Amino acid sequence: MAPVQNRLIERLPHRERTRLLALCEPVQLTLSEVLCEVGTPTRHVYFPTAGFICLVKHVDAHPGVEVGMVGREGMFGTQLVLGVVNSPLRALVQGPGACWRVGVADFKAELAASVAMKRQLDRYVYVLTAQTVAAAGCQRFHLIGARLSRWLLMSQDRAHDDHFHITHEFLAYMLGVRRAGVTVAASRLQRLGLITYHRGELTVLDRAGLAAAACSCYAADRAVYAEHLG
Amino acid sequence: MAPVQNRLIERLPHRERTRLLALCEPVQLTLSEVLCEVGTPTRHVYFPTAGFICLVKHVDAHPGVEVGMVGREGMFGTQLVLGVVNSPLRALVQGPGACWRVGVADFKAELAASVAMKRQLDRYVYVLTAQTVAAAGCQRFHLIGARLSRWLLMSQDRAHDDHFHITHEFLAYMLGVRRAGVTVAASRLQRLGLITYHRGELTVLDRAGLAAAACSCYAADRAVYAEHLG
DNA sequence: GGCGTTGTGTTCGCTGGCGCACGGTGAGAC
DNA sequence: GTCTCACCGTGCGCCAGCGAACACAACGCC
Repeated sequence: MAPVQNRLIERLPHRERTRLLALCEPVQLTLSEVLCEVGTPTRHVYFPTAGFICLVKHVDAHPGVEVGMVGREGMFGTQLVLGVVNSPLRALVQGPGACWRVGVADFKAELAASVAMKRQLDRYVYVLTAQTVAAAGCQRFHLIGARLSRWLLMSQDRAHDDHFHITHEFLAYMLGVRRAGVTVAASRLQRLGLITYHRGELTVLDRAGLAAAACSCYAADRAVYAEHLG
Repeated sequence: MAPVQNRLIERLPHRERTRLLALCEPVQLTLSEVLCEVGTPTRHVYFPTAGFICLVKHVDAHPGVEVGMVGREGMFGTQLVLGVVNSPLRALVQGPGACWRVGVADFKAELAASVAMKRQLDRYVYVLTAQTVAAAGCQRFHLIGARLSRWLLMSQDRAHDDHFHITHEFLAYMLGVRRAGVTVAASRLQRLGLITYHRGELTVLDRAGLAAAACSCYAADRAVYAEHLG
Protein backbone atom coordinates (compact mmCIF):
# COMPACT_ATOMS: atom_id res chain seq x y z
CA MET A 1 0.00 0.00 0.00
CA ALA A 2 1.24 3.47 -0.89
CA PRO A 3 1.88 5.91 1.92
CA VAL A 4 -1.31 7.42 3.29
CA GLN A 5 -0.60 10.97 2.27
CA ASN A 6 -3.49 12.51 4.08
CA ARG A 7 -2.38 14.59 7.03
CA LEU A 8 -5.41 13.96 9.19
CA ILE A 9 -5.11 10.22 8.82
CA GLU A 10 -1.36 10.29 9.31
CA ARG A 11 -1.74 12.14 12.56
CA LEU A 12 -4.01 9.48 14.04
CA PRO A 13 -2.57 7.03 16.56
CA HIS A 14 -1.37 3.84 14.91
CA ARG A 15 -4.29 1.70 16.00
CA GLU A 16 -6.94 4.17 14.84
CA ARG A 17 -5.17 4.82 11.59
CA THR A 18 -5.05 1.16 10.72
CA ARG A 19 -8.69 0.61 11.55
CA LEU A 20 -9.83 3.62 9.59
CA LEU A 21 -7.76 2.71 6.55
CA ALA A 22 -9.24 -0.77 6.58
CA LEU A 23 -12.63 0.85 6.03
CA CYS A 24 -11.40 3.24 3.36
CA GLU A 25 -11.53 2.59 -0.32
CA PRO A 26 -9.34 4.48 -2.75
CA VAL A 27 -11.22 6.53 -5.32
CA GLN A 28 -10.19 8.90 -8.04
CA LEU A 29 -11.69 12.37 -7.89
CA THR A 30 -12.52 13.75 -11.31
CA LEU A 31 -12.57 17.41 -12.18
CA SER A 32 -15.90 19.19 -11.60
CA GLU A 33 -17.43 16.17 -9.94
CA VAL A 34 -19.99 17.14 -7.30
CA LEU A 35 -19.40 14.99 -4.24
CA CYS A 36 -22.32 16.32 -2.32
CA GLU A 37 -25.18 18.64 -3.14
CA VAL A 38 -26.60 21.18 -0.69
CA GLY A 39 -29.20 19.79 1.64
CA THR A 40 -28.73 16.19 0.57
CA PRO A 41 -27.47 13.56 2.99
CA THR A 42 -23.75 12.95 2.87
CA ARG A 43 -23.01 9.44 1.60
CA HIS A 44 -19.26 9.34 2.09
CA VAL A 45 -16.49 11.11 3.90
CA TYR A 46 -13.47 11.99 1.76
CA PHE A 47 -9.82 12.26 2.71
CA PRO A 48 -7.98 13.64 -0.34
CA THR A 49 -4.42 12.57 -0.91
CA ALA A 50 -3.68 14.20 -4.25
CA GLY A 51 -6.93 15.82 -5.39
CA PHE A 52 -8.73 18.62 -3.68
CA ILE A 53 -12.24 19.84 -3.08
CA CYS A 54 -13.91 23.23 -2.85
CA LEU A 55 -16.80 23.98 -0.54
CA VAL A 56 -19.23 26.39 -2.12
CA LYS A 57 -22.08 28.33 -0.54
CA HIS A 58 -25.06 29.32 -2.68
CA VAL A 59 -27.43 32.11 -1.87
CA ASP A 60 -30.56 32.88 -3.85
CA ALA A 61 -29.85 32.76 -7.56
CA HIS A 62 -26.34 34.17 -7.26
CA PRO A 63 -23.35 32.36 -8.73
CA GLY A 64 -21.85 30.89 -5.54
CA VAL A 65 -18.93 31.60 -3.26
CA GLU A 66 -16.17 29.34 -2.12
CA VAL A 67 -15.90 29.33 1.66
CA GLY A 68 -13.43 26.51 2.17
CA MET A 69 -10.92 24.32 0.39
CA VAL A 70 -9.96 20.80 1.30
CA GLY A 71 -6.82 19.04 0.16
CA ARG A 72 -4.67 16.39 1.72
CA GLU A 73 -4.39 18.50 4.84
CA GLY A 74 -8.08 17.94 5.57
CA MET A 75 -11.29 16.11 4.86
CA PHE A 76 -14.76 16.59 3.48
CA GLY A 77 -17.62 15.61 5.72
CA THR A 78 -16.99 17.67 8.85
CA GLN A 79 -20.72 17.97 9.41
CA LEU A 80 -20.67 14.30 10.38
CA VAL A 81 -18.10 15.02 13.04
CA LEU A 82 -20.75 17.29 14.52
CA GLY A 83 -23.44 14.67 14.19
CA VAL A 84 -25.24 16.18 11.22
CA VAL A 85 -25.82 14.25 8.04
CA ASN A 86 -26.90 16.94 5.60
CA SER A 87 -24.26 19.08 4.01
CA PRO A 88 -24.80 22.85 4.18
CA LEU A 89 -22.49 23.32 1.21
CA ARG A 90 -21.82 21.99 -2.23
CA ALA A 91 -18.63 19.98 -2.43
CA LEU A 92 -16.99 20.28 -5.80
CA VAL A 93 -13.81 18.64 -7.03
CA GLN A 94 -11.45 21.30 -8.22
CA GLY A 95 -8.28 19.25 -8.41
CA PRO A 96 -8.51 15.72 -9.79
CA GLY A 97 -6.56 13.00 -8.06
CA ALA A 98 -6.50 10.21 -5.53
CA CYS A 99 -8.59 10.18 -2.39
CA TRP A 100 -9.69 7.88 0.42
CA ARG A 101 -13.39 7.40 0.88
CA VAL A 102 -15.36 5.98 3.82
CA GLY A 103 -19.05 5.22 4.06
CA VAL A 104 -21.03 7.28 6.52
CA ALA A 105 -22.00 4.39 8.78
CA ASP A 106 -18.43 3.14 9.08
CA PHE A 107 -17.16 6.62 9.72
CA LYS A 108 -19.68 7.25 12.46
CA ALA A 109 -18.84 3.97 14.11
CA GLU A 110 -15.13 4.72 14.13
CA LEU A 111 -15.76 8.19 15.47
CA ALA A 112 -17.84 6.77 18.29
CA ALA A 113 -15.15 4.20 19.06
CA SER A 114 -12.15 6.49 19.16
CA VAL A 115 -11.83 9.49 21.40
CA ALA A 116 -8.47 10.39 19.87
CA MET A 117 -9.97 10.49 16.42
CA LYS A 118 -12.92 12.55 17.51
CA ARG A 119 -10.63 14.97 19.28
CA GLN A 120 -8.44 15.48 16.27
CA LEU A 121 -11.28 15.90 13.84
CA ASP A 122 -12.87 18.38 16.22
CA ARG A 123 -9.74 20.44 15.87
CA TYR A 124 -9.98 20.24 12.13
CA VAL A 125 -13.57 21.42 12.30
CA TYR A 126 -12.29 24.42 14.18
CA VAL A 127 -9.64 25.13 11.57
CA LEU A 128 -12.12 24.84 8.73
CA THR A 129 -14.55 27.11 10.54
CA ALA A 130 -11.81 29.68 10.97
CA GLN A 131 -11.23 29.48 7.23
CA THR A 132 -14.91 30.08 6.61
CA VAL A 133 -14.95 33.07 8.92
CA ALA A 134 -11.91 34.47 7.14
CA ALA A 135 -13.74 33.98 3.85
CA ALA A 136 -16.56 36.16 5.12
CA GLY A 137 -14.19 39.00 5.91
CA CYS A 138 -12.32 38.47 2.67
CA GLN A 139 -15.55 38.75 0.66
CA ARG A 140 -16.30 42.01 2.31
CA PHE A 141 -13.05 43.90 2.14
CA HIS A 142 -10.64 42.54 -0.43
CA LEU A 143 -10.42 43.32 -4.12
CA ILE A 144 -10.70 40.70 -6.82
CA GLY A 145 -6.99 40.71 -7.64
CA ALA A 146 -5.98 39.97 -4.06
CA ARG A 147 -8.62 37.31 -3.62
CA LEU A 148 -7.66 35.67 -6.90
CA SER A 149 -4.04 35.52 -5.83
CA ARG A 150 -5.04 33.96 -2.54
CA TRP A 151 -7.16 31.40 -4.30
CA LEU A 152 -4.36 30.43 -6.66
CA LEU A 153 -1.93 29.98 -3.79
CA MET A 154 -4.38 27.83 -1.88
CA SER A 155 -4.94 25.71 -4.96
CA GLN A 156 -1.27 25.37 -5.64
CA ASP A 157 -0.65 24.18 -2.09
CA ARG A 158 -3.27 21.51 -2.48
CA ALA A 159 -2.41 20.51 -6.02
CA HIS A 160 1.26 20.12 -5.09
CA ASP A 161 1.99 21.39 -8.55
CA ASP A 162 2.56 24.83 -10.00
CA HIS A 163 0.36 23.99 -12.95
CA PHE A 164 -3.33 23.19 -12.95
CA HIS A 165 -6.46 23.25 -15.01
CA ILE A 166 -8.75 26.19 -14.32
CA THR A 167 -10.78 28.58 -16.46
CA HIS A 168 -11.74 32.16 -15.76
CA GLU A 169 -15.35 31.06 -15.81
CA PHE A 170 -14.74 28.64 -13.00
CA LEU A 171 -12.69 31.12 -11.01
CA ALA A 172 -15.54 33.60 -11.29
CA TYR A 173 -17.87 31.00 -9.81
CA MET A 174 -15.49 30.35 -6.93
CA LEU A 175 -14.92 34.00 -6.13
CA GLY A 176 -18.54 34.96 -6.66
CA VAL A 177 -17.73 37.57 -9.29
CA ARG A 178 -18.17 38.12 -13.04
CA ARG A 179 -16.07 36.19 -15.51
CA ALA A 180 -14.96 39.47 -17.06
CA GLY A 181 -13.74 40.66 -13.68
CA VAL A 182 -11.53 37.60 -13.38
CA THR A 183 -10.12 38.15 -16.86
CA VAL A 184 -9.05 41.66 -15.93
CA ALA A 185 -7.47 40.59 -12.66
CA ALA A 186 -5.80 37.51 -14.15
CA SER A 187 -4.32 39.36 -17.09
CA ARG A 188 -2.81 41.85 -14.70
CA LEU A 189 -1.17 39.04 -12.77
CA GLN A 190 0.07 37.65 -16.06
CA ARG A 191 1.49 41.02 -17.15
CA LEU A 192 3.31 41.19 -13.83
CA GLY A 193 4.87 37.83 -14.63
CA LEU A 194 3.33 36.09 -11.62
CA ILE A 195 1.33 33.56 -13.58
CA THR A 196 0.81 32.45 -17.14
CA TYR A 197 -2.24 30.78 -18.62
CA HIS A 198 -3.76 29.67 -21.86
CA ARG A 199 -7.17 28.20 -22.43
CA GLY A 200 -7.66 26.70 -19.04
CA GLU A 201 -4.07 25.70 -18.34
CA LEU A 202 -2.62 27.92 -15.66
CA THR A 203 0.92 27.97 -14.30
CA VAL A 204 2.24 29.83 -11.29
CA LEU A 205 5.57 31.45 -12.19
CA ASP A 206 6.36 33.55 -9.16
CA ARG A 207 4.98 32.20 -5.94
CA ALA A 208 6.54 34.87 -3.77
CA GLY A 209 5.17 37.60 -5.98
CA LEU A 210 1.75 36.03 -5.84
CA ALA A 211 1.93 35.89 -2.08
CA ALA A 212 2.75 39.58 -2.03
CA ALA A 213 -0.26 40.30 -4.24
CA ALA A 214 -2.58 38.15 -2.12
CA CYS A 215 -4.61 39.44 0.79
CA SER A 216 -3.66 38.74 4.37
CA CYS A 217 -6.21 35.93 4.60
CA TYR A 218 -3.86 33.47 2.96
CA ALA A 219 -1.18 33.83 5.60
CA ALA A 220 -3.81 33.91 8.32
CA ASP A 221 -5.33 30.61 7.17
CA ARG A 222 -1.98 28.90 7.14
CA ALA A 223 -1.12 30.21 10.56
CA VAL A 224 -4.32 28.81 12.02
CA TYR A 225 -3.70 25.41 10.48
CA ALA A 226 -0.10 25.32 11.65
CA GLU A 227 -1.08 26.31 15.15
CA HIS A 228 -3.69 23.64 15.58
CA LEU A 229 -2.63 20.77 13.34
CA GLY A 230 0.93 21.63 12.38
CA MET B 1 -34.05 29.99 41.35
CA ALA B 2 -35.62 31.50 38.26
CA PRO B 3 -36.29 29.25 35.27
CA VAL B 4 -33.20 28.52 33.23
CA GLN B 5 -34.27 30.33 30.09
CA ASN B 6 -31.39 29.19 27.97
CA ARG B 7 -32.47 26.77 25.28
CA LEU B 8 -29.27 24.77 25.16
CA ILE B 9 -29.29 24.17 28.89
CA GLU B 10 -32.99 23.43 28.93
CA ARG B 11 -32.56 20.77 26.30
CA LEU B 12 -30.01 18.85 28.35
CA PRO B 13 -31.09 15.71 30.17
CA HIS B 14 -32.13 16.41 33.75
CA ARG B 15 -28.96 15.06 35.35
CA GLU B 16 -26.61 17.01 33.10
CA ARG B 17 -28.63 20.16 33.40
CA THR B 18 -28.51 20.08 37.17
CA ARG B 19 -24.79 19.43 37.25
CA LEU B 20 -24.02 22.17 34.77
CA LEU B 21 -26.21 24.70 36.54
CA ALA B 22 -24.44 23.92 39.80
CA LEU B 23 -21.24 25.14 38.18
CA CYS B 24 -22.82 28.21 36.63
CA GLU B 25 -22.87 31.62 38.17
CA PRO B 26 -25.37 34.26 37.08
CA VAL B 27 -23.80 37.40 35.65
CA GLN B 28 -25.19 40.52 34.12
CA LEU B 29 -23.97 41.39 30.64
CA THR B 30 -23.45 45.09 30.14
CA LEU B 31 -23.75 46.84 26.80
CA SER B 32 -20.56 46.99 24.74
CA GLU B 33 -18.67 44.75 27.14
CA VAL B 34 -16.04 42.65 25.38
CA LEU B 35 -16.28 39.11 26.71
CA CYS B 36 -13.34 37.83 24.76
CA GLU B 37 -10.74 39.43 22.54
CA VAL B 38 -9.37 37.80 19.38
CA GLY B 39 -6.53 35.40 19.98
CA THR B 40 -6.79 35.49 23.74
CA PRO B 41 -7.70 32.42 25.75
CA THR B 42 -11.35 32.08 26.60
CA ARG B 43 -11.88 32.36 30.37
CA HIS B 44 -15.57 31.58 30.56
CA VAL B 45 -18.36 30.05 28.58
CA TYR B 46 -21.56 32.10 28.45
CA PHE B 47 -25.16 30.95 28.17
CA PRO B 48 -27.28 34.09 27.73
CA THR B 49 -30.78 34.09 29.13
CA ALA B 50 -31.85 37.65 28.45
CA GLY B 51 -28.82 39.41 26.98
CA PHE B 52 -27.14 38.61 23.72
CA ILE B 53 -23.72 38.62 22.18
CA CYS B 54 -22.28 39.39 18.74
CA LEU B 55 -19.33 37.55 17.25
CA VAL B 56 -17.20 39.88 15.16
CA LYS B 57 -14.43 39.07 12.72
CA HIS B 58 -11.67 41.61 12.12
CA VAL B 59 -9.48 41.71 9.07
CA ASP B 60 -6.55 44.07 8.64
CA ALA B 61 -7.48 47.57 9.75
CA HIS B 62 -11.06 47.33 8.52
CA PRO B 63 -13.98 48.05 10.81
CA GLY B 64 -15.16 44.50 11.53
CA VAL B 65 -17.99 42.24 10.44
CA GLU B 66 -20.48 40.37 12.50
CA VAL B 67 -20.53 36.69 11.59
CA GLY B 68 -22.72 35.30 14.33
CA MET B 69 -25.15 36.27 17.04
CA VAL B 70 -25.78 34.45 20.30
CA GLY B 71 -28.84 34.87 22.46
CA ARG B 72 -30.68 32.52 24.76
CA GLU B 73 -30.92 30.01 21.95
CA GLY B 74 -27.16 29.47 22.07
CA MET B 75 -23.86 29.94 23.83
CA PHE B 76 -20.55 31.68 23.49
CA GLY B 77 -17.47 29.50 23.69
CA THR B 78 -18.07 26.94 20.95
CA GLN B 79 -14.34 26.77 20.30
CA LEU B 80 -14.04 24.92 23.60
CA VAL B 81 -16.50 22.33 22.37
CA LEU B 82 -13.95 21.68 19.63
CA GLY B 83 -11.07 21.56 22.08
CA VAL B 84 -9.59 24.94 21.27
CA VAL B 85 -9.07 27.58 23.91
CA ASN B 86 -8.35 30.69 21.86
CA SER B 87 -11.24 32.55 20.36
CA PRO B 88 -10.99 33.37 16.66
CA LEU B 89 -13.52 36.17 17.08
CA ARG B 90 -14.29 39.10 19.30
CA ALA B 91 -17.31 38.54 21.49
CA LEU B 92 -19.17 41.73 22.14
CA VAL B 93 -22.29 42.25 24.23
CA GLN B 94 -24.94 43.87 22.11
CA GLY B 95 -27.94 43.31 24.32
CA PRO B 96 -27.52 43.78 28.08
CA GLY B 97 -29.13 41.25 30.38
CA ALA B 98 -28.80 38.14 32.45
CA CYS B 99 -26.52 35.27 31.55
CA TRP B 100 -25.09 32.06 32.98
CA ARG B 101 -21.33 31.81 33.10
CA VAL B 102 -19.09 28.77 33.61
CA GLY B 103 -15.34 28.64 34.06
CA VAL B 104 -13.37 26.94 31.31
CA ALA B 105 -12.04 24.11 33.47
CA ASP B 106 -15.47 23.23 34.82
CA PHE B 107 -16.97 23.36 31.39
CA LYS B 108 -14.35 21.08 29.92
CA ALA B 109 -14.83 18.61 32.72
CA GLU B 110 -18.57 18.49 32.23
CA LEU B 111 -18.13 18.11 28.51
CA ALA B 112 -15.79 15.18 29.02
CA ALA B 113 -18.21 13.60 31.48
CA SER B 114 -21.36 13.83 29.42
CA VAL B 115 -21.78 12.38 25.98
CA ALA B 116 -25.28 13.81 25.71
CA MET B 117 -24.01 17.30 26.39
CA LYS B 118 -21.17 16.97 23.93
CA ARG B 119 -23.53 15.69 21.30
CA GLN B 120 -25.95 18.55 21.71
CA LEU B 121 -23.30 21.23 21.76
CA ASP B 122 -21.76 19.68 18.63
CA ARG B 123 -25.08 20.29 16.94
CA TYR B 124 -25.05 23.85 18.08
CA VAL B 125 -21.55 24.27 16.66
CA TYR B 126 -22.96 23.10 13.37
CA VAL B 127 -25.81 25.60 13.51
CA LEU B 128 -23.49 28.46 14.36
CA THR B 129 -21.14 27.46 11.56
CA ALA B 130 -24.05 27.48 9.15
CA GLN B 131 -24.84 30.98 10.31
CA THR B 132 -21.26 32.01 9.67
CA VAL B 133 -21.31 30.54 6.20
CA ALA B 134 -24.54 32.36 5.48
CA ALA B 135 -22.90 35.57 6.67
CA ALA B 136 -20.17 35.10 4.07
CA GLY B 137 -22.70 34.85 1.26
CA CYS B 138 -24.72 37.70 2.70
CA GLN B 139 -21.66 39.97 2.74
CA ARG B 140 -21.06 39.22 -0.86
CA PHE B 141 -24.45 39.61 -2.45
CA HIS B 142 -26.89 41.55 -0.33
CA LEU B 143 -27.40 45.29 -0.13
CA ILE B 144 -27.09 47.26 3.07
CA GLY B 145 -30.84 47.74 3.49
CA ALA B 146 -31.58 44.03 3.36
CA ARG B 147 -28.70 43.16 5.66
CA LEU B 148 -29.73 45.83 8.11
CA SER B 149 -33.27 44.47 8.20
CA ARG B 150 -31.94 41.01 8.83
CA TRP B 151 -29.74 42.24 11.63
CA LEU B 152 -32.61 44.04 13.32
CA LEU B 153 -34.80 40.97 13.18
CA MET B 154 -32.07 38.79 14.64
CA SER B 155 -31.55 41.30 17.43
CA GLN B 156 -35.22 41.55 18.13
CA ASP B 157 -35.50 37.79 18.43
CA ARG B 158 -32.71 37.73 20.96
CA ALA B 159 -33.71 40.83 22.87
CA HIS B 160 -37.29 39.53 23.23
CA ASP B 161 -38.34 43.12 22.91
CA ASP B 162 -39.27 45.33 19.99
CA HIS B 163 -37.20 48.15 21.38
CA PHE B 164 -33.47 48.27 21.97
CA HIS B 165 -30.50 50.53 22.20
CA ILE B 166 -28.39 50.77 19.07
CA THR B 167 -26.70 53.59 17.18
CA HIS B 168 -25.97 53.87 13.49
CA GLU B 169 -22.29 53.94 14.35
CA PHE B 170 -22.53 50.57 16.02
CA LEU B 171 -24.65 49.10 13.24
CA ALA B 172 -22.02 50.21 10.76
CA TYR B 173 -19.40 48.32 12.74
CA MET B 174 -21.55 45.19 12.78
CA LEU B 175 -22.34 45.28 9.11
CA GLY B 176 -18.85 46.32 8.09
CA VAL B 177 -20.03 49.45 6.30
CA ARG B 178 -19.88 53.23 6.68
CA ARG B 179 -21.95 54.96 9.29
CA ALA B 180 -23.42 57.18 6.57
CA GLY B 181 -24.51 54.10 4.64
CA VAL B 182 -26.44 52.87 7.64
CA THR B 183 -28.12 56.25 8.05
CA VAL B 184 -29.39 56.13 4.49
CA ALA B 185 -30.69 52.58 4.82
CA ALA B 186 -32.19 53.12 8.25
CA SER B 187 -33.99 56.30 7.30
CA ARG B 188 -35.56 54.50 4.38
CA LEU B 189 -36.84 51.79 6.71
CA GLN B 190 -38.20 54.53 8.94
CA ARG B 191 -39.93 56.30 6.06
CA LEU B 192 -41.55 52.99 5.16
CA GLY B 193 -42.90 52.80 8.70
CA LEU B 194 -41.04 49.59 9.54
CA ILE B 195 -38.97 51.02 12.36
CA THR B 196 -38.59 54.23 14.29
CA TYR B 197 -35.53 55.49 16.07
CA HIS B 198 -34.15 58.47 17.83
CA ARG B 199 -30.71 59.00 19.24
CA GLY B 200 -29.84 55.40 19.80
CA GLU B 201 -33.27 54.15 20.81
CA LEU B 202 -34.74 51.97 18.10
CA THR B 203 -38.16 50.39 17.92
CA VAL B 204 -39.43 47.83 15.46
CA LEU B 205 -42.92 48.82 14.30
CA ASP B 206 -43.68 46.35 11.56
CA ARG B 207 -41.99 43.03 11.98
CA ALA B 208 -43.62 41.46 8.97
CA GLY B 209 -42.61 44.38 6.78
CA LEU B 210 -39.07 44.13 8.05
CA ALA B 211 -39.00 40.45 7.27
CA ALA B 212 -40.09 41.26 3.74
CA ALA B 213 -37.31 43.81 3.42
CA ALA B 214 -34.68 41.45 4.82
CA CYS B 215 -32.58 39.11 2.72
CA SER B 216 -33.26 35.40 2.56
CA CYS B 217 -30.48 34.71 5.05
CA TYR B 218 -32.74 35.49 7.99
CA ALA B 219 -35.27 32.83 7.14
CA ALA B 220 -32.49 30.43 6.22
CA ASP B 221 -30.80 30.83 9.60
CA ARG B 222 -33.99 30.19 11.47
CA ALA B 223 -34.75 27.15 9.38
CA VAL B 224 -31.37 25.63 10.18
CA TYR B 225 -31.80 26.23 13.88
CA ALA B 226 -35.31 24.80 13.90
CA GLU B 227 -34.20 21.74 11.98
CA HIS B 228 -31.37 20.85 14.32
CA LEU B 229 -32.34 22.23 17.69
CA GLY B 230 -36.01 23.07 17.32
C1' DG C 1 -11.37 21.58 -43.99
C1' DG C 2 -15.36 23.46 -42.27
C1' DC C 3 -18.04 24.19 -38.02
C1' DG C 4 -19.68 24.61 -33.56
C1' DT C 5 -17.94 25.14 -28.93
C1' DT C 6 -15.13 26.97 -25.46
C1' DG C 7 -12.01 30.28 -23.46
C1' DT C 8 -10.42 34.96 -23.38
C1' DG C 9 -10.12 40.16 -24.24
C1' DT C 10 -12.57 44.35 -24.18
C1' DT C 11 -16.20 47.91 -24.26
C1' DC C 12 -20.14 50.84 -22.34
C1' DG C 13 -23.20 52.71 -19.20
C1' DC C 14 -24.66 52.10 -14.54
C1' DT C 15 -24.77 51.85 -9.47
C1' DG C 16 -23.79 50.76 -4.61
C1' DG C 17 -20.84 51.89 -1.54
C1' DC C 18 -16.57 54.47 -0.24
C1' DG C 19 -13.81 58.35 1.94
C1' DC C 20 -14.31 62.69 3.48
C1' DA C 21 -16.52 66.33 5.18
C1' DC C 22 -19.84 69.70 7.12
C1' DG C 23 -24.00 70.99 9.50
C1' DG C 24 -27.84 70.40 12.63
C1' DT C 25 -29.99 68.95 16.83
C1' DG C 26 -31.23 66.69 21.12
C1' DA C 27 -29.54 65.54 25.78
C1' DG C 28 -26.97 65.75 29.64
C1' DA C 29 -23.20 68.38 32.46
C1' DC C 30 -21.92 72.22 34.92
C1' DG D 1 -28.60 78.88 30.34
C1' DT D 2 -24.86 77.66 27.94
C1' DC D 3 -21.66 74.19 26.44
C1' DT D 4 -20.24 70.02 24.89
C1' DC D 5 -20.76 65.89 22.86
C1' DA D 6 -22.99 62.07 20.85
C1' DC D 7 -26.04 61.08 17.17
C1' DC D 8 -27.87 61.68 12.74
C1' DG D 9 -28.68 63.85 7.93
C1' DT D 10 -26.66 65.02 3.67
C1' DG D 11 -23.60 66.18 -0.06
C1' DC D 12 -19.64 65.41 -3.40
C1' DG D 13 -16.39 63.14 -6.18
C1' DC D 14 -14.68 58.61 -6.91
C1' DC D 15 -14.15 53.76 -8.04
C1' DA D 16 -14.72 48.64 -8.12
C1' DG D 17 -17.55 45.79 -9.84
C1' DC D 18 -21.93 44.82 -12.38
C1' DG D 19 -24.86 43.37 -16.50
C1' DA D 20 -24.89 42.96 -21.13
C1' DA D 21 -22.83 42.57 -25.14
C1' DC D 22 -19.55 41.77 -29.02
C1' DA D 23 -15.24 40.02 -31.16
C1' DC D 24 -11.83 36.80 -31.87
C1' DA D 25 -8.95 32.80 -31.55
C1' DA D 26 -8.03 27.99 -30.41
C1' DC D 27 -9.58 23.47 -30.07
C1' DG D 28 -12.42 19.25 -30.98
C1' DC D 29 -15.44 16.91 -33.95
C1' DC D 30 -17.30 15.27 -38.11
